[in-house]
Amino acid sequence: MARQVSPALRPHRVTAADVARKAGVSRSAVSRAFTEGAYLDKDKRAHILQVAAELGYRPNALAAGLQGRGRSNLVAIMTGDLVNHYDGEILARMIRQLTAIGKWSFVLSAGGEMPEADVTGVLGFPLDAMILRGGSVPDDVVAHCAKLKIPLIVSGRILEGPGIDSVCCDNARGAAMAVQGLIAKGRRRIAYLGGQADLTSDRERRKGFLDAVRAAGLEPAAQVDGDYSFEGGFAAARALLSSHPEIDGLFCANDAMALGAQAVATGELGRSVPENLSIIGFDDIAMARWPMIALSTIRNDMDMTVTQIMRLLTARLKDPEAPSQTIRTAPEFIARGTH
Amino acid sequence: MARQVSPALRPHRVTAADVARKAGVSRSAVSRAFTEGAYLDKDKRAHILQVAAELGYRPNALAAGLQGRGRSNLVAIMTGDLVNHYDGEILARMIRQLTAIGKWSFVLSAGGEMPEADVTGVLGFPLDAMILRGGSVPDDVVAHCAKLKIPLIVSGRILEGPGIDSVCCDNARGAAMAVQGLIAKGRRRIAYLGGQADLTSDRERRKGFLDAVRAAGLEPAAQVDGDYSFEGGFAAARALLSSHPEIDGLFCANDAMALGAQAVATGELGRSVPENLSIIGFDDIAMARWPMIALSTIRNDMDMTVTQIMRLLTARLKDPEAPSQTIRTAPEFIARGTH
DNA sequence: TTGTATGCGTTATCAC
DNA sequence: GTGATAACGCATACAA
Repeated sequence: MARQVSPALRPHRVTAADVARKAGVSRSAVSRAFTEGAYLDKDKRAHILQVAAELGYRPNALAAGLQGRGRSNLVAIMTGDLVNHYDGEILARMIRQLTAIGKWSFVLSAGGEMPEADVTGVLGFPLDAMILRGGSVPDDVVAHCAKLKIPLIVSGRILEGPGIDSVCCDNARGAAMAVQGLIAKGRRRIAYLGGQADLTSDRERRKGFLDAVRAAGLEPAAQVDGDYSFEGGFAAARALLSSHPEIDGLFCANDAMALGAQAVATGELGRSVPENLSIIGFDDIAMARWPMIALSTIRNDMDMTVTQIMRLLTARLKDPEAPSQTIRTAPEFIARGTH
Repeated sequence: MARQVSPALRPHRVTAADVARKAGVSRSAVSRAFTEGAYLDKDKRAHILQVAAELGYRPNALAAGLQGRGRSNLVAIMTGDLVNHYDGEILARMIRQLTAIGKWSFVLSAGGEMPEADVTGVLGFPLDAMILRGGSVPDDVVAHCAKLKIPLIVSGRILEGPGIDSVCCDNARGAAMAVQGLIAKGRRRIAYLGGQADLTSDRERRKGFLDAVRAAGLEPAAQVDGDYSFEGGFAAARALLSSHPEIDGLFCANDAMALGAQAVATGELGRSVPENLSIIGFDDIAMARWPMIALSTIRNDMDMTVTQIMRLLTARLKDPEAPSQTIRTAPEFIARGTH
């Protein structure tokens, strides 16, 4: 009577032992064959690699990573929902850079707040580092990482703490540039269309805006919150421009909202941009360059950001005890057709 | 004389043994405390979890995954460079769905062709499955996965082979819809602005276009290749409309190119859309809905695609030997303002 | 209910 | 150069 065998949940994976058996060598030899610069007869190595290829063997990264020494080469990236171009493009670049230095990227994405369970779950892996990209993340992340001594690289906001490095655009300066751009065009009734008020990026851009407006001897015409989305910018701008038709200059906390504002202003509200309303965004997403859009904006340079993230990461891995670093990347005013 | 200790590359991570020692229990008890439904005294478990929390312990996922039974819960996603909205949004949704069913996503991204080394590298992990999203991927991937018995879910193209499931929009039908939409508006000199000619999606859309045009008793006015990017569509449309000014209808293989075409047509070339030139895209990216864009397009439904990917994935995990499935998702004509 | 012993697949150390 | 052997950290079958 045949015994009922429970189905193999995970199909058997060829192991070093299998290769060793078939190649007539020891397991260690197989291991060495895959280790750069290990002592092993040249022909023997060739033979082993040959057999391994036939069998479709490759070292199990899980088992290799379990080894005490060395690093796991695992990095977790927590990012938003990628509805805006900026996050998506920057994510792809980061992943490519990480891959280039031999790191594997676990990516977590959340619409709103990142679920705590996901965070603690991925921390089950012995990560080399964790990267936080914008958005809102539970505060516990910091505590968790600190306890596990997992380096934290934050981008899009500044976080304080041992083992935490940040890279963030100089938001206040960028906002000031936008205000100056508007004023240079003769705008005097200038409003701020913000993102979620609880995000650092919004707070800094708002403050930069207010300071610059007042430094110019003006008062802000209005301030309103959005959510960094096109739709949010659309709705917020409709409300804002309807109740304050005198506004002639609008600084938006990111490009997506600026486009939403432009859409509702030139469409429904019958304003013309830039003739009687100037709009300036923030980020300089790819779309902002498109001729039919031609959005004047503050560039939050992606390449620079990713470069700095990688620099901080490698430095931190080299010396886990080094003091925290905070990098402010320089914003740049990009004058196009909407101001 | 103090012996020079080499710096711990990876900081010591708290293990189950550490917790057991401090809690005064056995290692197995600790393990059980973290295993749902394992026999363990309620108070004892509480105590262990308490101590674990103090120490910041959590089971090492690497070691847990090494366990023979069960699955690794690791999934690799290979995707493009995320310069177009569509890939980014779909990626984020996939990741969230995967996280929801307890899978971790390794994400690989490539500008052009995915480097072979990256593919083989990530296959070092005992993946539950691998997901291919559009773009071009070395043929070896299929062979590698087959050899390792790693299920392959392909989206955006159809791939044949045991253990490979595909979900792809019915591109030909979508293209036909676009052609019919153009003809319904009285367009007769209709051209095709394609993507990379070596991609399945382009081939199918092109064929659907040609068949539909001829079925209507017409001949295609022209065909040209782009690269699925805004800039590519811009350049290709400029060449196309300059050499064939008689064209009055343009079907573009994706939305990004359609927007590029629209930009150059209404800008540089002085055409007006849709008055004397109709443009229809493919995908229905978020931007297509924006009032100032209002792109007529063929919806390649993202939610449906992700849903089907997840369905195929779970089915394949349940029965690795099941016959391959190919799902064709239904395209939908979205009439807006450019045709 | 609990502790002991074993195996997961690898790399590194150690003798030979 | 090469093969045995000990970790790595965990889950679990088995014995108590």
